[in-house]
Amino acid sequence: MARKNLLEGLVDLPNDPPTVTNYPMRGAGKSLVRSLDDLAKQADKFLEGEAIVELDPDQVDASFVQDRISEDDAEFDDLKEAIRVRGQDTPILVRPHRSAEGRYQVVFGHRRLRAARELGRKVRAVVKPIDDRTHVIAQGQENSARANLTFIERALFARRLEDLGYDRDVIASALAANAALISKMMSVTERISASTIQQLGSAPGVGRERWLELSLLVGKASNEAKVSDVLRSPGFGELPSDERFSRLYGALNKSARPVRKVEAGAGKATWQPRDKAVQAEIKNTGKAFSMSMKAKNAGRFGEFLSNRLDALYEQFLAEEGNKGD
Amino acid sequence: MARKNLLEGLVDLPNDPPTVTNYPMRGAGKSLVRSLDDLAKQADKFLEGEAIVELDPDQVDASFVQDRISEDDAEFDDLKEAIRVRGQDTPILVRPHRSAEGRYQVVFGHRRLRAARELGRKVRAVVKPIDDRTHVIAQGQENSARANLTFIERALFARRLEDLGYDRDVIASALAANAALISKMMSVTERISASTIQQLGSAPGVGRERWLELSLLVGKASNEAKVSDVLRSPGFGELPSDERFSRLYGALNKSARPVRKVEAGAGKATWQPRDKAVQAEIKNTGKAFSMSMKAKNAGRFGEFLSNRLDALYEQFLAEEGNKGD
DNA sequence: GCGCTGATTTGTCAGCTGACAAAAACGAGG
DNA sequence: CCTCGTTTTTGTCAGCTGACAAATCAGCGC
Repeated sequence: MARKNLLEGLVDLPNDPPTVTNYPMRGAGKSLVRSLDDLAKQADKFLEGEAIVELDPDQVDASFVQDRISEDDAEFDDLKEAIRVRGQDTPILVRPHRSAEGRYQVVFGHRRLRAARELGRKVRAVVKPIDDRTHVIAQGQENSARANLTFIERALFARRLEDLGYDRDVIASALAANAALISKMMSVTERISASTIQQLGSAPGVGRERWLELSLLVGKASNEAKVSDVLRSPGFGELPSDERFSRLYGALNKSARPVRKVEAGAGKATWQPRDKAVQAEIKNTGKAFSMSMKAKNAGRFGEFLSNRLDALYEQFLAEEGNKGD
Repeated sequence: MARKNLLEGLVDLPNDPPTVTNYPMRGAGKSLVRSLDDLAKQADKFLEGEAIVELDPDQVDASFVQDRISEDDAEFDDLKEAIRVRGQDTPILVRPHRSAEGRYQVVFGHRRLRAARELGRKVRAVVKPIDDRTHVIAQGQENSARANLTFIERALFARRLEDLGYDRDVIASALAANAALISKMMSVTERISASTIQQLGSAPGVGRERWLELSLLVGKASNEAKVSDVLRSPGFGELPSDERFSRLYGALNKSARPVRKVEAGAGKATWQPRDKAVQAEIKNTGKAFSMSMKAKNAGRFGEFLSNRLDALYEQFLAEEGNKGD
């Protein structure tokens, strides 16, 4: 369903609500922040009118869907300190555990739970029996609303939901995203394994387009060894996440570069005619040469080239002979 | 717009309305025939409540969009005979000619016009001033409704509308088809030129899937000569349309087979010059193309190719342009 | 500090295409 | 002639992806 439908029936909000992300945002973020604020209010509906209880944190398990790559410790420490000083304002949402009597499972509020556990306090919670589908939608929308998950964290969440068998409509609802965006997320997480993404980190400064580009590079079998090398290189894990992304991206782009003596510019040599109906990537190591083309006329132009290789080779030999060596 | 929207507000009809096609139909034709009958009624709305006049056929020009590949003479003779004996039941729809005073242009009813002309009689007509957009939608829907255009005739009609600059919504309306079907029609008529389709004929026994397959075969530059040979072979034009289609399809399918001897699976070909200083592997999926070369001269020949891509592409475009479409 | 420009992110539209379902024609066998 | 299986047509759904627009950040010049 379209996100606009999700927001149907909600009170109109004033323009310019406060930005709620903890990292710089670009793109059409204004409407994003606004609609995510709407989602937050919608998620809060789960809590409305429900009795709040205090639970022992040891009685509460995490959700069956992980939604975060790692904790931002500085931000978590701030949250913990605020709770220590002021107590816990907003309850978390939990549901009765499916199979463990007397235990609960977090729908949302994982960090507040962790903070309560570390502070040695009970956690204030609303207990609500909801099914798996409602659970993941609420969790996802709460996460989208609090708007501090990066593109790749959201993509991993989507991937986990698909691996758990949810259909695209549920996933789109859980992420407040349309089908096209979900599809792009699946492309990225199909080509880049979850473990590789984990090692790269949440990359707050990297958006969808660059993740898609990296996924095409990582997805090439010929780059597999290079990916492993970069991930295992000394000190890689200690770099900031964005820098790790850049290192890998640069390395894979660069692995075509020895060939790029002829051509300046980003990545392997490329070629494109004025009508842009062919996009070619060219690799030349001297001993081996490869060229791949895509876009509208790629197939027919390739066929055209294939049929003329004999003639072109004769011409090539003639020109080499004219160089007279 | 979806066809269902088109039919909104119309009276529900009984099941099993009479089949109206003049050739055997397969597939989901029941709903097709029913909805086309609805379209016929809708098209008749253009005629409702309008004064019928008698026009000299020599005052009436054809539509600016051709909708038929050729006339089925037997069927036309039947129509003409019926008009001769009983007169003309249903008026045709014309609009005042845009630029020629005192002349008219047919929206629909071309065959009835022709019959009247050949019988030396006036033609009964409704004259209605409508714009180009309404004109093509009415014409298209009338044609769809009378349901005697084959897939490829409808596809050509769609192609003509696109070439005339109408957007996809208008085209979908004119053909009572959804966007996906229009897109497939565009693919076929993009790859197979109108003149080639004309020579193959309306092919009443051939559906979308086979036309799509043929279009992929015809779209291969390597098959270009073969297409010309088959179209020019003695007696080809005298064959029934379906047989002409089969002949061309068989010839192209057969001519592709020798190439794939080398490699099973997704069409991978090889190439090697006489001096064997280059070994090339070529893969072409129609949408993407890749070629890799190794051996002694691979790098230098590859560089030679890379430096000539612009010129080769111009040559490729020129040759495609010479096909005349 | 401000304005401009380029780069990037995000949301979403539109087109392409594979695939599936329903219906019907055709051929073979009884 | 009837039944059954196969093949084909037609309608349409769903997913993929290119591309565009809006918004914002960063860098640079004044």
